[in-house]
Amino acid sequence: MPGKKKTPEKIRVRFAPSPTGPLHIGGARTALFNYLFAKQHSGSFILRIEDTDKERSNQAWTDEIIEQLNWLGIEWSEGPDVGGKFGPYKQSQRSDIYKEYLEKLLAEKKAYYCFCVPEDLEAKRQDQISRGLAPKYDGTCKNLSEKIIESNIKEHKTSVIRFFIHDKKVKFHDAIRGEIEFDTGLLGDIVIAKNMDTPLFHFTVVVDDFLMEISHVIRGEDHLSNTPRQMLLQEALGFSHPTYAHIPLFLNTDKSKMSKRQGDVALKDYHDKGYLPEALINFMVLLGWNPGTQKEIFNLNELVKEFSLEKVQKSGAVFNLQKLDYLNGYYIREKSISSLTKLCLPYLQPLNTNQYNVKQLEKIIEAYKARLKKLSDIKELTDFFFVEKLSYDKKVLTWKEMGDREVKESLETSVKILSNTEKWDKKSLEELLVGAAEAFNTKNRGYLLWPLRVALSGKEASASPFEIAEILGKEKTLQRIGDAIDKFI
RNA sequence: GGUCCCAUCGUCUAGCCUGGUCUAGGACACAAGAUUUUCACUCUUGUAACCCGGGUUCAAAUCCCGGUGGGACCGCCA
Repeated sequence: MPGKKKTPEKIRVRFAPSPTGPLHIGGARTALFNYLFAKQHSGSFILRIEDTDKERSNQAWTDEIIEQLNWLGIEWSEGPDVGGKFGPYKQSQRSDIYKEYLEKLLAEKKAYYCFCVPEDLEAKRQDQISRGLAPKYDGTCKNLSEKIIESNIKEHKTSVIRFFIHDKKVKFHDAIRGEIEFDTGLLGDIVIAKNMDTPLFHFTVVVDDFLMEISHVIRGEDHLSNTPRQMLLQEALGFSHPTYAHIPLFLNTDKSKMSKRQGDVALKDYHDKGYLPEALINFMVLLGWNPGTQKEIFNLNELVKEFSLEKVQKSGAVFNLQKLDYLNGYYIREKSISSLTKLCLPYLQPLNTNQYNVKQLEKIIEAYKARLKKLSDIKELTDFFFVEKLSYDKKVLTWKEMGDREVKESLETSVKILSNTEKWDKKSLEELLVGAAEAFNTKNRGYLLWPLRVALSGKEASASPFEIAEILGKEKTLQRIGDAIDKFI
């Protein structure tokens, strides 16, 4: 192989959620962007669980995160469930690794023990804020003598480990935002571990990203101001810097960071309501990214080809449910009837769906497919198919200026026509009824069709009477019209 | 309060780097119309935006400066 050029850096990215709650919709998009970026560069996408906070972390949430990511169709090549050569992929299982680097920092005097008590720290912080200063650690324990440290440790005084933050201008190139500069002099010395066995976020992130050979850190904008601290840590440990890319946040309607206070934030909430993964993916990617063409409908494979970090937006995006609904409706209409029926079935509970066979159920779904924004809409739309006796106001039966006598007459006409036919499919029924309707009132078909449709559905808005009658069958159809006529006696 | 980031229709955005082709394009939503017994789908049309002020220039949405506004972060959470 002659003249082989230097191999470019292998792209390795990660999604690193902490399992302290359900997968956040913003987290899902971060995972998606990482996945797309990795895939299109033939790189690796890694799932790492950041469960250093023992109190708040829970295996159940790890399971939930994995389940939801799988549901979306985002796949990783290394992670706690699939393993990989840079494992383990749960930080709680990497204590020994962290300890080694912690000891190194301590030995090199780049980190130090701090014996300040939290109450005092909090009081100082409040004082700094009230005086209009940037709250930061005042350095009380910065220059403690070896002797004092030793005796404090011997006395089992509670301590934490802090990292020296030096005065420095930290500059870096963010793949989305360009050049960014921070003055670390404004930062206080950060706590990197509660003790030797309990390292904290900034520290574990830096160690793991290095050891797992992460090339690009793609994360939420809320981490932008964490970046200089982590870069200083990288320098202290002799690590190289990964490339950073901070993606914009999802916003509430009032433009604040999307939070639980206003609506659903968990991906599962959307899953449960009957949003399709393809719709969610298409929606999430469009919130903050645009290919620069007029194309707006994308599947995962197309996104892998077309996505680019450079085209990611800098400003936050309001999470606009209406567009999600539109996209979801679109993808619902794209589904095959058999798969859509299977998807809808759970949402029909506890209605008695057993009274219909699969073919009939598919007809119901077919008739309502275009009206669905989300799968859970199906129940309210089609419940009338599953009840014995309809309950509705008799006024609904009236079309335009019809009087009671005319409505009754209209319904009786329908009975007469339908009783005399055996061809009970929607096409034949339509031909039959449209002809009859035009004969019944030459001005408008509604005089016959509206009362009939309401008699069958009990609703002002529904599918056509032909479709409903076909599914209901002749017997139930005639019975429902009879019930409607009874309202006028 | 400090630091950092951001700023085009109600919302998501194209255009900005490489000023003129921008009387600013698309999508959702909204409105009207067509179709229809109704709703939905579909189709047609419409309403609607360059945060403000200065500067550079023959020319600025686009470049520069300053305001203003919004957001994020400032933890022994991540």
